[in-house]
Amino acid sequence: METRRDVFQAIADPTRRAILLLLASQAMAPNAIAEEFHTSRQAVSKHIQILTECDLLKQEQRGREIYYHINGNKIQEVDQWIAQFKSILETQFNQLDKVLLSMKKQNK
Amino acid sequence: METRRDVFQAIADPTRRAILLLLASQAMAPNAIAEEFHTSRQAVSKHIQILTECDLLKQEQRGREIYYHINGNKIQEVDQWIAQFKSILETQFNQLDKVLLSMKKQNK
DNA sequence: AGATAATGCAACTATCTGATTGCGCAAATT
DNA sequence: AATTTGCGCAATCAGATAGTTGCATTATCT
Repeated sequence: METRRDVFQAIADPTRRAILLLLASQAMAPNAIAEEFHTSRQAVSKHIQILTECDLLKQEQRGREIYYHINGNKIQEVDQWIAQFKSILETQFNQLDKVLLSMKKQNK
Repeated sequence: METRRDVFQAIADPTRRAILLLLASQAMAPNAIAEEFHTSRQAVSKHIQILTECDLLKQEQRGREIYYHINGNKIQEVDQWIAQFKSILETQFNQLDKVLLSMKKQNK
């Protein structure tokens, strides 16, 4: 379990994505989170641990409860990858436009 | 290997993300793709298979070569999840704004 | 037609992953 | 002070995953 954690690997699991969406609207403690799912508390706890390890979640201790909330900045890593990807694709489309345009000209 | 494939799981692997970025700028055949990485042809071929299984890649046979290119639509699945996520977060911030605003009013 | 090149596919293996079980510790409740 | 509650941590296990090796298939080249 001491594997290097990565945001992309973290969101690969559907339960973890659900946890992230759940915590997006409010900070929650592990027990409360676990009640939202059909898995055990320990299973959810492990997911939380993984999400925390890669900085997607932050802890906040309140008495004996630990509230977890989203670290929005970290999600940007995924967002940026997608953006980079889309940027390259769009460049492609633009070049395609140029090709189509030059073909039109040739036909004249 | 007959597990259900999922876009999020597909992009969890760094090599697969690299393949996607590589193919974003141009369609390529497996051998050419493999030359860009330090892994074997078969390993890359497996990644391509996984990416194809979940519709991130499309095949195009040209003679004995098979060119793979990106299916842009599928990337949107990830993009949409991120968008949904950000939307919820922004709603939170807006609500926070409201709270701060009402606190200001109370102080008057 | 025979050799070579480009791939896919199947078997096998080491490692990783998600889930369960059991334990221990600190905070809150009685 | 004793009990309960909320939680993390370690061990364990079945299933998944990435990579290697070897072989079969089809297209191109000589």
